[in-house]
Order: sequence, then structure tokens, then C-alpha cells
Amino acid sequence: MSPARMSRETLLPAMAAHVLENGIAGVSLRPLAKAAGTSDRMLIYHFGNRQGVVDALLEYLAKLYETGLDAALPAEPARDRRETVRRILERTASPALTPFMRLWWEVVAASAAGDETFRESAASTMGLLLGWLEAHMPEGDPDPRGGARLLLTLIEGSQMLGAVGRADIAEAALAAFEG
Amino acid sequence: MSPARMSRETLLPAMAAHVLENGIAGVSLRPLAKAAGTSDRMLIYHFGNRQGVVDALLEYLAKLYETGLDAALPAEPARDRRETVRRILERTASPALTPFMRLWWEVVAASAAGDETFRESAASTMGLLLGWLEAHMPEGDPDPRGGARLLLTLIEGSQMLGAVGRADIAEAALAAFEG
DNA sequence: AGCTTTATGTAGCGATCGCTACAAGGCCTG
DNA sequence: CAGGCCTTGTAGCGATCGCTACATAAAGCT
Repeated sequence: MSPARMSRETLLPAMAAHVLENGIAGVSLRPLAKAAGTSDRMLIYHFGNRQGVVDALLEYLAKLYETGLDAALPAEPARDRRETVRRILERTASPALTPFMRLWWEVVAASAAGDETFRESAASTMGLLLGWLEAHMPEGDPDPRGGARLLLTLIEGSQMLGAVGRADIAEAALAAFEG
Repeated sequence: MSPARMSRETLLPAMAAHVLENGIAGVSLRPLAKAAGTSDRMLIYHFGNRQGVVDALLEYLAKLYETGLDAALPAEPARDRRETVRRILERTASPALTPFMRLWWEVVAASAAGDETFRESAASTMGLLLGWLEAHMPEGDPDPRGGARLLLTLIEGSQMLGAVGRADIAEAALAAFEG
């Protein structure tokens, strides 16, 4: 049996699935290659070095997240700001998106540690989310621009609290927000 | 020259300084030991295994952070909620506390990945901050309990945005908050 | 057909990892 | 002073790490 020819494009989906389950910051080539049905040797061949693999994965995962987000987020605007936050928190908690959350905090941690690749990825993800929020603020909101930024900050704070097992704090915060 | 006798207590400060600079999640024994003037052999001896070292460091760093926070945070209550947030963000950006932020996101990432030790450490840190906030809400605040939770969520969201280089979003969010 | 390019396997290198076996020195207690 | 305990050094084990050298089979091009 001749070995199946593979390219970056055929390898990325399987590798993405692997890092969504096992993390990306400390991923090592041999398990990653095995998950994609190839060898570390070939990952180096296709991506140059480990950094090239991680870069490609970050880019691929960002696109994957974006399309998943588009599909999950509600199209019609909510009644008010609090409802907007609530809907997004519900939707991003869907099974299709939760694996991305684990990855997200790895990206944030690497950004905080000074990794430029991760920081750029993180900043652009925040830009993406902010753009969506600005376009979907409640009708008649007095300050959609500032409001979207406020909601994004609240959403991310809530998600962090959820990640450390203190979703109760985020829930109470939301209850106290504008009411 | 006889080797200096060392115990957990004498080792922890130097090790803490090392992880504040280099991170804790992926720290390895040999560099850590070198930073503390000892050997990996002795770290295992004093702490049992690597997990024991990390556990002890997390506990020690939590106390260190707590005392640093007490010293940095303003005693008197602020005029309003926004001012409260602003002050805390300013103070936690002080040089004495910034190294902890890098560590913080590592703790969050490990929590999100399911590490129970890190999650407990993170949850208790959030409890600590929440307690301080509840005790220092502006005078006459209509809902100090819910308000403190709201402010904590905002603060953490702001700090995350700062970590990924989008402090501008957090600044605009704060400007749009109650005003 | 022959030559080149592309894609792959096998094997291994030097480094680092957590951890352990063994020996020995220093201290305390009898 | 003798014996045991606490602490440390040295050396190394087996595993994993990113990456490379070398050979080769397949595919395409002239």
C-alpha cells in the first residue's frame, strides 16, 4: 500500500481536533503527527519546524472558531444589553464551542508571557468578537460603540470566572448589571 | 565548605522569584533548583515530586500575592463604582504586582484544562479579591454585594484584554460604564 | 526512457525531562 | 564515643523532545 499523499490542508483538520482536545501551547510533534496519521518527520517537512505547525494551527483554528461562532450566535438583536450578554454566554457554552475556550486561555496565557504569535491571534479574535457585538447591539442603544466594548469586557470576565469554577460570581454580576 | 542546610521555607522565596519570571505551569526541576541554589535531587527530597513543588509554590505565591495586594490597594472607598475599578486596575498594574498577572493567566489556563490544583488556587484568589471588593464598595452603593461581583467581572475582563494587547477596549468599556 | 522533483520511511543525535539508587558527610542522641 | 537519622552529592535510567541525515519510492517533465 502506497502511503497517502498529504499536504498542509489535509493535515490541519486532524491536528486541530487534537489540539482542541489536548491543548496547543505545549503540544509536541510526535503525538500530534500520530493524531493526523503521519509522522513528526512529515510535520517538519510540511511546516518547516514546530513553530510553523503552531502558527498554521492558530490560523486554522481562528477560522474554524469564526465560522462556528457565526453559526452559533443569534442573528436578531436582543432587547437590552444584559440580554445580549446572556445570549452570547449561552451560545458560546454550546458543545461545538466549549473546546475552543480551553484553547483560548492558553492563548491568553502565552500572550501574557510575551509570545507575539499568540498575542496577535488573541487580539484579532477580540477584534472579531467586538465587531460582531457592535453590529448586534440592542436597537436604540444610546452608545453602541462604548456599549459593545463594555459588554465584551463583561463577557470575557464572565468566561474567565467560569473557567476557574466561579460562574456563580459572573451570574450575580450579570444580575446586578443594569438592574 | 559544608553545604548550606535548606528547607522548604528557605527554598520557596527563590523558587517563587524564578516562576514569577519564567512561569509555573511548565517549570522544570533543574532550572528551578538552580535558581534556588540547590539541585533537582533536593527538590524531590523536600517536596516528594514535581507536583509537590508546584503545589507548595502555588500556596506560597497566593500568600505573597495577598500581602502585595493589601499593600497596593487603597484603603479609603472611591466615589463611585467606576472609580473603584479604575483604582484597582492602576494599583494591580504596579511593578510589584505585574509579574503575578502573567502567572495568573497560566493558572486560569490550567484550570480551564481541568487541573484541580490550579483551579482551587484560582477560585480562592477570586474569592479573596471579591471579599476585598465587597468591603470597599463606594459608600451608599445601592447593591454592594451584586455590585462587587459586577466590578470583579469587569476588572478581570479588563485585565484579560490588557494581557492580549487590547487595553484600548477595556478603557473604552470603562468609559461607557455608568456614564 | 531518463532525469528531477516531491513525498515519505528509518534511524538516530544531542538535549532535557522526572525521578531513583547508592554512598557519604554532618548532626543529634544514647 | 557509637549508632542512627537527616541532608546532600554523584551518577545514571528510561522516556521524550525537536530536528536531521540518508535512502527511496512515486510522480511528473523533457
